[in-house]
Amino acid sequence: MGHMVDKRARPERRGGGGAGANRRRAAHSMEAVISEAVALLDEAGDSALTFRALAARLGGGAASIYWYVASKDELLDRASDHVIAQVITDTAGFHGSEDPIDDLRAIAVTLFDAITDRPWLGAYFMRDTEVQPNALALYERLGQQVLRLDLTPRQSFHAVSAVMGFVVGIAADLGQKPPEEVVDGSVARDEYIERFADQWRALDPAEFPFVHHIADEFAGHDDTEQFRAGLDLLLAGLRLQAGARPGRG
Amino acid sequence: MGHMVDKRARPERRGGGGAGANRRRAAHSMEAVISEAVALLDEAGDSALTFRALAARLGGGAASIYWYVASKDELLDRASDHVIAQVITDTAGFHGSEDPIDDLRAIAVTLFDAITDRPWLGAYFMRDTEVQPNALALYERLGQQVLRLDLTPRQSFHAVSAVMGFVVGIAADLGQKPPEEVVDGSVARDEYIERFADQWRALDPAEFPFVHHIADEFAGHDDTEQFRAGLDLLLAGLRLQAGARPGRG
DNA sequence: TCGAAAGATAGAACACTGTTCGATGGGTGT
DNA sequence: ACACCCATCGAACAGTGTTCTATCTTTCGA
Repeated sequence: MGHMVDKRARPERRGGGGAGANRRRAAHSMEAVISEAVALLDEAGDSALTFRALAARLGGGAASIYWYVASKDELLDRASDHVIAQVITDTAGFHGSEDPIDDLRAIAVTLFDAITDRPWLGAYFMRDTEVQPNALALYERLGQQVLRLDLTPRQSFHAVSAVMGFVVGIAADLGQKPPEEVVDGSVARDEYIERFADQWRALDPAEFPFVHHIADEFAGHDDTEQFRAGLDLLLAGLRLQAGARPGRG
Repeated sequence: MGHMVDKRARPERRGGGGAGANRRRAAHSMEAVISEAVALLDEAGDSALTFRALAARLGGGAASIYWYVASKDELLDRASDHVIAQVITDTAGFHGSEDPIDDLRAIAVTLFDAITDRPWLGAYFMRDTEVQPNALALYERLGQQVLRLDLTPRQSFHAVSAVMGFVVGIAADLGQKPPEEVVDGSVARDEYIERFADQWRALDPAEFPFVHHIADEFAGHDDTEQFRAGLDLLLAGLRLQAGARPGRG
């Protein structure tokens, strides 16, 4: 529970000069630990974040990190919340437009962009709302727009869950690592996708008519557009539900 | 790539019906390896599948598994495809009803049930369509129903991707491990959820009006119902799109 | 029937991981 | 000056995926 004050939350070294270069011992801070963890994840991906690598980046020993964080899961939870904080500030103005669904869409798109930039986010986002207060705040932010629609509590609960689930589902799907030839840069992403499409076109047209039907679309598809199209379907259904409000005129 | 024939793929005796030569094969086989891997995952969860544990179950050494599988990723891909095969047979009859969207929903629900039973599936489903032919077949199966709607190729591509993404997104979300008190059975799932809801109700109502608004719904929610509600929103949007076909008509 | 080639298994070791423990440094207050 | 507690570190532990090499076992042609 959150009622215990944890002094570890604020060991930030007071700012000034930082002139003391002769430190034999390294001095960390919660902010530094999480920031460097996120940086490591962003630069080298999911598997690059190890306690030893992070410690090397911080200039210290691996065991020291355990003073700030109880486990790697908590480290990732906090890293996740750290970038969601940015989403919170980026979506601060997304409310009060004429159509609540427009706000809903704008928030969802911002979250989507954040996750596609950081594929590792999908797996840890909103895993623990105690350690991830910003994730909860984002949930609330979506919910407040749904609140402007005329829905029952159950319907609004389902609506927000659906939007959240859709975003992380699609984003996680897209975040799947291209098998190292795209990472190396030796093969462009377009060519990689094209090769994939060719593979599909080589299938038996009688057995896979649909795959053939959409192979060209797949070859030239844009991830963000694909996401937006699906989100619009979901939101169209939601608007339909909001319009057909039952009872009491 | 797929042009190399791998004999490991078929150590199964291929004699059709009838007189089986009673040639006792070795203890291992591709079928046994994958089946036991799935069993291990089902019984003890994600972290229980290790090469050593699997080898012990098969009655052999850990290194032997590498003759059938090149890496743990491939093992999980094959395990994933193994259970999707069941989904394929379970959804074999889900076509040709009057409304294609009804078929679409039935297939999606079957897939959802399979993933909720096996949370590990979400992370590996459709990761590699070469090693997961059944996943591709399921994609095709959904697509063939969308094909009955009057949509452009791009629209149908987006529709199937949206349904797939939504299913795995929600299922993966639900598959998050309850923190060991539910697993131990010491705390019932209802009580765990209720405790969660209480936590939400303790938040500042002014700052979290939506969370308060749906706390009761969350407390008594049913996962499957939650999924179906979101899916219905998506499908309602899809039907709307299919009804408003543009041009030349 | 024999022997060689291919199929299949296993033990030991390697590099690496998250995590724990005890010891020790260093700043702060008195 | 002293003690005190926060913070850091080195070393070790148990466990992981993976590889290498040696060894069984089956197959099959000469």
